[in-house]
Amino acid sequence: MGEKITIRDVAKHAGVSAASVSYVLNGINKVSDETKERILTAVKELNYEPNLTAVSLSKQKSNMIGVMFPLTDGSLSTIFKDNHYYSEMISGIEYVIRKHGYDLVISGASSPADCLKWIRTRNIDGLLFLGAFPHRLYEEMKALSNPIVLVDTYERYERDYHHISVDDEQGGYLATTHLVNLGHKEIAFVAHHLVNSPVDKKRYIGYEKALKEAGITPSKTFVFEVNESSFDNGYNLGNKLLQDHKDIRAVFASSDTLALGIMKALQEKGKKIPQDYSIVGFDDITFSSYASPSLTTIRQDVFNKGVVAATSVIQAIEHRFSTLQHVKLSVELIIRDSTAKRW
Amino acid sequence: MGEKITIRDVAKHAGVSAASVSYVLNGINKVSDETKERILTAVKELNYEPNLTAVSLSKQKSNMIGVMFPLTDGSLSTIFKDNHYYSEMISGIEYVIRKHGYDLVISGASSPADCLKWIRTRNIDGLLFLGAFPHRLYEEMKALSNPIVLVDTYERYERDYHHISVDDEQGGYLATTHLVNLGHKEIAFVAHHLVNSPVDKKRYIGYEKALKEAGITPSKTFVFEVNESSFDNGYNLGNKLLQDHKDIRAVFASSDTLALGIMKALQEKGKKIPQDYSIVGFDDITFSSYASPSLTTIRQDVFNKGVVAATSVIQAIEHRFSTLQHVKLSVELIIRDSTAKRW
DNA sequence: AGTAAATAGTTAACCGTTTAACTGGAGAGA
DNA sequence: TCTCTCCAGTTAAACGGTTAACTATTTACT
Repeated sequence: MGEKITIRDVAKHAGVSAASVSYVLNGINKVSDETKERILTAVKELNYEPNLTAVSLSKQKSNMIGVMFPLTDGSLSTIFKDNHYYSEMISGIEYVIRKHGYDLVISGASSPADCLKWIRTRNIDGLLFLGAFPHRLYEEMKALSNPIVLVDTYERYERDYHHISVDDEQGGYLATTHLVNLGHKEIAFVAHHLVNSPVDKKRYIGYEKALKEAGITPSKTFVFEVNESSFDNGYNLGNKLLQDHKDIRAVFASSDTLALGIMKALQEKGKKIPQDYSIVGFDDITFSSYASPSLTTIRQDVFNKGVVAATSVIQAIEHRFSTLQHVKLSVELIIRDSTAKRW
Repeated sequence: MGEKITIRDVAKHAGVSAASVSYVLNGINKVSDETKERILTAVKELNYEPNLTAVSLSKQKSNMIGVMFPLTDGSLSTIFKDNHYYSEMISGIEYVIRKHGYDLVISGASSPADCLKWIRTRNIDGLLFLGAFPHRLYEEMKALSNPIVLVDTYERYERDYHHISVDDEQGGYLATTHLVNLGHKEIAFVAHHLVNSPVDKKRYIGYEKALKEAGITPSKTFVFEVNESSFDNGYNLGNKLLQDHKDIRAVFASSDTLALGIMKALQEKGKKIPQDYSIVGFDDITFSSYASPSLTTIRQDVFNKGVVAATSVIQAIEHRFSTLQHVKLSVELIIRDSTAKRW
């Protein structure tokens, strides 16, 4: 490799000034066609590649987009655990970002302060916040000038930022209505957290609405929270249902992961699904169609969610629009074998 | 927010030169205790944060570590699909990297040329290559001066680079021996690709070795390849086994995802597991313990794999050792309900 | 007392680009 | 002919840090 070659090497080789090289490379029309030709061949011959760090410093633009995850304990592991969700979203984000020549920097937010510091010092052009963060962070974020796109945030922040989500309320409504239509009345709702998880809250609202429409009074005794959306927690909750809530005959879980854990527990105790219990999940992870029985669920297109979010942030960076973007993607009820008419 | 404040603002405010501020902030002992005090309070008062882009340019070190994935089609989606594996590894990597003050930049390699260009222009300090890449890339990579750590690569490159893997051969051996000990003789091996996937090749060698040790002659008719490690491909292969290979009574699949897909297909056709078929997977993804029956598998600690890989690259960057690191982590046989004595 | 070495700081070049401001010459219009 | 504009470049100052080399004191040693 030898030494890194710089724009001045190219300039010398082409017999012009560094500025001219820069103009040509940035497509600024300030150089005659013949010198442009000379410069371009020099670039080729020397195999010149601009140093992006220097470009960042000079242009005050890093061409990097950051993705933040909320960290509860120290690592991303809890977030990714059992969860195709974030991986799929990152895939969508990365796809768009790379196509536009940006790089993707990912970081867990250990503390709001760290997070903001990171954004400032790295000169990150735009930000994607996936999920729900400490409230303090949102307030402090307002001081940032960089475009920020929130994915699945609290309702109260939706109007202050670009915001992408799916129609969680509609999802909750579809799932519950499906169960109601099958004749179920004792329908449990299982979620991560009704207050701290914005998506769960909206799904609950849809659940409640569907019940009311069917003339069923929602009861808090049918609502269950777990501290994290995982198989294990679903499994434990399934056992709890068997012990303490024998009246329940149907479950709408706020994630497929939870639903599958619940299903496992019920089956282990000899319950038949969908004969004894009907179960609906949310997300449509791949495994849901492979479980026994296959899981009825609300499908959301997470890859697309990532694509939309990334596109928004890039547009905001490049000022193609100045108004806030609020996108609510649709969801779809996928009926499989885990739900059936109440006996 | 107003204007970004620079090191010169701090210097002015503390009545010293920018150099002194820099020395203090970099822990270079060249400033008296009392001026150091003044400088530090100035930093506090002005809320100064060094611009990392400028630091990168000046120090010729970006404090960023890149993670590359092999892209087959245009997006990461195929890689992450059904696959807890990469997410978990990223979690481990991010955990270590953040602790050491580095940032994590992720990128799919669309082409070897793009990939190398990216590394050079971004001034990435160190690189993690996850999985198997086009051979050309490895050759060209040698021209890079940045430390590179390969995770799960082809055998032929192992000695030229830092390399982290698990003992895939031992895994294949343990899985197969387990089946042999249960009395099985007709044991299929199902993998992604024996040539293009280095891990599968090693797992196959372990499989072969176990058979030979048991006095069973390995037969190519018991070896099956699929073009991608997914539920769907496992499912399709399961059906194929039922049709064309009625002699087979046990399956060792090179990933849990494949194993679970195969299991689903067999069960759908009325086969009982483990009575009719014994099945062993590889990885121990969460779902494996929740499947019915729960899946016997070879566990590898992927988070730890990420931790070790990230630690290696950081050590290499910081020159704590100059010899190549070759780490082979151990695997463990987890016996569950998908395997039983041959009838 | 005289020299050497350590201390505490400053200056200015440098990292590799970008870009506003300048220059000198050619062509057009009055 | 004289100005005005346009063209095709160049120069040099940013961008925001780092750090080698220098200066001016003070301390230590012979």
